[in-house]
Amino acid sequence: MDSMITSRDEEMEEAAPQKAEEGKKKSIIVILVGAPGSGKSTFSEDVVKTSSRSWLRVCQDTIANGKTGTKAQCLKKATDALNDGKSVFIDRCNLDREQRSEFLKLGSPHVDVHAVVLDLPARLCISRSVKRTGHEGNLQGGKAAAVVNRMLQKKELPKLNEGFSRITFCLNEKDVEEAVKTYGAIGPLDTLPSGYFGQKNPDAKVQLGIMKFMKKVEPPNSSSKDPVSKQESKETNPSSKEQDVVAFSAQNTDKNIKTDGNSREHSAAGSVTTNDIPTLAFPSISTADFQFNHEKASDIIIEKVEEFLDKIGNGRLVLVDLTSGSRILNLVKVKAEHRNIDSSKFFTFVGDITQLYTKGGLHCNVIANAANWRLKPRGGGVNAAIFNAAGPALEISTKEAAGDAGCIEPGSALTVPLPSTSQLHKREGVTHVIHVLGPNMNPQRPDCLNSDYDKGCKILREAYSSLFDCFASIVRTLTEEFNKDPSKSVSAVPSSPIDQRSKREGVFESDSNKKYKGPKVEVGVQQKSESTQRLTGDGTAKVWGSWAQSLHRIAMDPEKYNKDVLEISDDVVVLNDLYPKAQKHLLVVARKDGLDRLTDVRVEHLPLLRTMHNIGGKWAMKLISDEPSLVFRLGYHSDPSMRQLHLHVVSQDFNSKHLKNKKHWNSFNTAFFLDSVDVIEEIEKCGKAKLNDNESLMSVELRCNKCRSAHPNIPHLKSHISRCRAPFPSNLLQNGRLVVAPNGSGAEA
DNA sequence: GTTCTAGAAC
DNA sequence: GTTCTAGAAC
Repeated sequence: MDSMITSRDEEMEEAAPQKAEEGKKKSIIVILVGAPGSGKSTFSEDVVKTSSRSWLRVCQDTIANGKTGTKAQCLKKATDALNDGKSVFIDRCNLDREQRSEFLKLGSPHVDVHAVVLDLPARLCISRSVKRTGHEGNLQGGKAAAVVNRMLQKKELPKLNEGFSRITFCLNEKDVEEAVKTYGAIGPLDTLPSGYFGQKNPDAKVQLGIMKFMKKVEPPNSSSKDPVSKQESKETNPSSKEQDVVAFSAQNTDKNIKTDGNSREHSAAGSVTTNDIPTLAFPSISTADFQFNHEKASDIIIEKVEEFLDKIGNGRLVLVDLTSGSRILNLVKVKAEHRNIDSSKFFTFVGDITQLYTKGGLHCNVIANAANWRLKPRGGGVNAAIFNAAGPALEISTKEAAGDAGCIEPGSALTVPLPSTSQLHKREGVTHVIHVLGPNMNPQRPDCLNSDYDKGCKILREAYSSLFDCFASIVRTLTEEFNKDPSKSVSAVPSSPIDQRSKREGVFESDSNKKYKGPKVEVGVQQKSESTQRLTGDGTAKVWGSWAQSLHRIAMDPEKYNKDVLEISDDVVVLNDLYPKAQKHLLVVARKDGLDRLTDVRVEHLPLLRTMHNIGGKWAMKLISDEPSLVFRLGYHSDPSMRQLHLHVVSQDFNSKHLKNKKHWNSFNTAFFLDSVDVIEEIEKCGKAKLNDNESLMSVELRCNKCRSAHPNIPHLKSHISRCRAPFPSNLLQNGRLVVAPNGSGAEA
């Protein structure tokens, strides 16, 4: 690592192609991203002209015998070409994630998926489109402006976590030229380094949406009187980072939106991604100055990464080295691919570990330092670079964290919170530095192991374990803080005024079931006047509209609805939710009259609740045995729409056309949804269930139930959850809140 | 609870 | 022009 500092600047730029592993030929699929007129066709043609590789350009505008074809045709042609060992350009706009997703699936250990983003000024694209006479897309004349503008509205810049191994941003024609050169120079056996190249902030466009949907929010008061403690807890919390974004955008909305990705000057903590994933960037330990064997070291890195990926929650690990020619980096990269390690959770990155955000567009809230045993800023390499970039604040925090000893043992690691005053924190968004000391194989340095690799490997393993343990602990803290109060980050919209409330009491209460409207005829003509007012357990009146009665009716007389119910016992009725909000969504309905909802439940109902839980769990297991990837949650709504206590047994994919709005999502994915295990525990302890404020919970922003990222609307959210591979957050993994397949694999999926 | 739809947002 | 939300009716 010591050589890292020398030629930093040129190394950050486009790197020359590097030879792939001997004899191993890798195809590349380049997904071009750009509006009409951005130059996608020209780009691919220029590369094809100069390249010694065999390329195929798949152009949707011409694929059907010279006419516009379909995405499916493009996919087919691309697949065939890749099978032939060719590399492929996908020449279509590919401006949103959805459009790209199918093509990303063509990636494999033998096929790298790259994106080249032709993000040229809209004006230029429009004028080219307008001027264009013989263009294949037949997009001419004045319409072009409207079309280009509309398409750019939908633009979602690609990100590595979609599955790309490399993304190149071109903001002007010079960038395009460079990219043509880079791609034109890749020979049949070459590969290009992974990571972001060119532009810096792939989240810019997404932010626009997020800012807009949050704009109701009042900017929090950012003038903290206690910069150390307050900033610290604020900025280590991924959710409250959003608050920073909100505050920032609320005050600078226009300016901020218009910078659209070019806001390199903005501080990382204030303007970067809103859905930051906890990320640890770490250098290879001991392989530079300490001269540890690279082959052995890369095996250990892979081994430890694999071991820890499950233990770091939704966090990511990134091995960083300064040069694209780094041997250790490439060894690890190849081995990671071989082992099929999830590339969204672990990848390699070429760049300066002290400038990953500002120069590489990669946001890492934690970085590791290949420290020396005294934890001093001296020496060269990563250690000096990090101390240098962080400023004196890191030295002070390090001293505090190290305590009296003031040094660390080989194989151990030490987490140091980085004060918000540090440049590295302000500029790069780094909140913690983890010092880690590896084994030394260099006779010139103290404590040399003299080639004793038995000992060396053991210590190196310990070093990575300690490092990843420290990171896991940071992720846990973040997750806990977030789970304690997810709404805190949200700039909660003020809860609704009284008039709205009363409206809901009367009318908004639901009845899910059209299907059950049939039987209603039997029940009587008095549909309209059927609404029931009852005193609930806590003495408040609850009016149940006529539409809210169907579960109650079924519970009272299940035989009548035989064809709709899955199971009837003395205590419960089990049925499929008529409007399932996920692939599988059952209801376990209590049959006891008078037990309308959770507020009515008391200690004497505990046996019934346990029965409901057990029967729900039994059905979940049955469904899992049919489809092991399903993961279930069992729970109650704080304030249900339907009369008669019912337990939801709902699979966590939320893949359903019936999930349509914010209320649907939030009623299953905020504290409005009370896990059955917790409800039982609470009643055992306190005699009744603790309910949560449903009104405000229904209006919190939409967050992924796995990685907790925020999304501006339901379609975006649904598109995200269909792809999100993050593990479930730790709070759900505890206490048996999730019902998963016996081997547990579902929860990871 | 869903459906319908106006109009806001993009 | 199309997408999306949210309020009203049921």
